[in-house]
Amino acid sequence: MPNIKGVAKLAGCSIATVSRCFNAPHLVRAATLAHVMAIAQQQKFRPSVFGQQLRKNQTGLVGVVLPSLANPVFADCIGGIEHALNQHNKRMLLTTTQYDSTREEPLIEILLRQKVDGLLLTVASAENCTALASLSTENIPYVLMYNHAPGYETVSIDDRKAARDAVQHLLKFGHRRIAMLAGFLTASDRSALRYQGYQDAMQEAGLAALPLTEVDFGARTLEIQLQHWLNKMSSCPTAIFCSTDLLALGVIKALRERSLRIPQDISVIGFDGLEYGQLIDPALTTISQPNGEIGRTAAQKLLKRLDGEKSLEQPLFLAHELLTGHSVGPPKVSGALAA
Amino acid sequence: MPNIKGVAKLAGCSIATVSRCFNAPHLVRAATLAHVMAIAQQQKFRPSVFGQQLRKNQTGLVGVVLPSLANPVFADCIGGIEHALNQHNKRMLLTTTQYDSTREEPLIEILLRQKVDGLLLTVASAENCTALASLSTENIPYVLMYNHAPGYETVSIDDRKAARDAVQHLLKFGHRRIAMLAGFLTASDRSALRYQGYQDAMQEAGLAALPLTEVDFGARTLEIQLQHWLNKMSSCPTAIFCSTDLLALGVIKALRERSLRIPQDISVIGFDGLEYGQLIDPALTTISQPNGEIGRTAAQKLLKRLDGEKSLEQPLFLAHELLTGHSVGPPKVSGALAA
DNA sequence: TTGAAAGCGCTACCAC
DNA sequence: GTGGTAGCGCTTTCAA
Repeated sequence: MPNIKGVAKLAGCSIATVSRCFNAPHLVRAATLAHVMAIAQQQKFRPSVFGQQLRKNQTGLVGVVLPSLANPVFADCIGGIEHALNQHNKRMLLTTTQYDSTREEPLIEILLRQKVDGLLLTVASAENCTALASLSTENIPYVLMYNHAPGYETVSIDDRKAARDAVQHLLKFGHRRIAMLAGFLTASDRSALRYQGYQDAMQEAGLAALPLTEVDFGARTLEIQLQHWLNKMSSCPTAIFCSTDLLALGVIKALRERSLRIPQDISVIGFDGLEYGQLIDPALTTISQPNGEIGRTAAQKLLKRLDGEKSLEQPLFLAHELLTGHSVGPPKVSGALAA
Repeated sequence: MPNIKGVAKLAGCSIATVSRCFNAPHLVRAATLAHVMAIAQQQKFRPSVFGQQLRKNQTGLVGVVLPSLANPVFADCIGGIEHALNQHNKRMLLTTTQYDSTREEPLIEILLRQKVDGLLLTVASAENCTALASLSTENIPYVLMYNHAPGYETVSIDDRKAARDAVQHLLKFGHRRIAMLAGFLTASDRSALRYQGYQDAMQEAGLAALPLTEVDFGARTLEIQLQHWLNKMSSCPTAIFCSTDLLALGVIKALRERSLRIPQDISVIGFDGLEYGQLIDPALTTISQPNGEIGRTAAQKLLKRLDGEKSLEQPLFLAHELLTGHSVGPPKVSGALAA
């Protein structure tokens, strides 16, 4: 790849003129412009980003830190991010923590080293993320996605309210013994909020919230917990609220393996709105979040700040929606009586 | 962020020494090193990539071009890529074409402008991708994933053979009227190979291959085709081979909506091995591809070339596997007789 | 409208 | 062991 010097020499002009042809063509005489561009084309010359970045002190790169791509929630989110970034000619440097919060800080460090212009993040817990503080110190703009944290710029749904909606949906069907299942709360501040929403709904209904069951997706804790519940039918929950669709799908599969019918024997409600939940039978009832829009909106907010707009540092909540499938029904009579 | 000059001044040494402290600490007297590093730390100085990239003429960035992230196949693949890149301290610049092959060339161009050190790509059709030619011209290393193209460096499974395996599995159950459903072949050279594999298996069994049915995921073509088949039960396929699991899942849902039982009324086999296929009931029988490994291996090959190793420009085929679910069974008797 | 030249931050070569 | 300095490719100011 030839450099600006070579083109200038061939075109018989200065490198300044070549530069202007690319960056401010209106300042160049039409004939000169055409001539230079012809040479540039023929030499396959494009201004190198190295010089540009060095001069402008920015890369046009946005760093993205997400827990994982295995969850379609984040895959969809990335779609939204990419869309927004494309429109502003920015690129995405993608990294994932694999739900290991100790990797957040080093990843952010790496991205800063790469001189990303800004960051889009989903961390385990915004309020306990020391790395975020260093971002403010370095004065590098960032927007959080899915996380909740007053005083930070965040884009998410109102997880607490959404969880409450989900549980109220179960209550409407007459459920009383409603359990909640989640991944480890330490890995997700939104899950903690969802548990609060669960507690809200239970309390409003005058019911005792059950302690949260945290399951490890890798290990067999889900199986063990289910078995534990099913062993004592009299106290077995008639409905299970899962903090994610992935978990709900796993629960449904496990229940089916035990020949339990959904929702006749037990109701299951999820959280996320994955399209895969709609492919199973019965279709999963769940809370749907606008993942693409979360990503897109967060990216747009970041882009505005990169354009010099002052940040509001206010959480932005997008609308969620109850997606009514067929995995929730009235509780089994024996369960209803026992309640 | 302070620069190397500031640190040098504060440390009372030259910028060369500061640079050495970071890049070749063994060449610096221990005391000097400690002193400089202390100042650097206190000033929060880190060598900027701008200067480094400019000098070394490389960015440590690898460009990734994929059709879409909505398909977990590619999400898993990215996981593998990220893993391999991390180990070599490289980062991923991620872009997607949204299955629009006309976006391949501009995206590659953008990534080249960003001075990525190399590229990892899945294009619609490797043999018809003019952009690849320009890569060779520019002498920038790249590895194709999922694509097939003799003479190129590719990592994939043997799609043709895998499809043949899938269809043979159906044949073993006694199916004779086996149809194949795929997305548009123009969007995926591997789908074309899968159709060849289908033809291979049919021919070996002495059966006539049916013409391929290409469906548009967005439109209702899938619904229409199914209705078309079902209207003439005597010629309705007893088994459907879908070129992707996403398609198979859609087919199963559509069949279920028509109250058809799987596999009693009709068998369905997919291709990809998505975990979501195992969450439905009956679990999807399918061909499983090692997506993470495809990504990881492709990245490793690329990294080797970046390290100066000569490329073999040979396709690498990883092993696929038949994942036996419960979506395939013997054909319905009426169907069997009619065959 | 164009050119000359400074300088962005760094690395690496050569001298000492 | 350390310092001086050229130069990577470009943008941009100033002058012509």
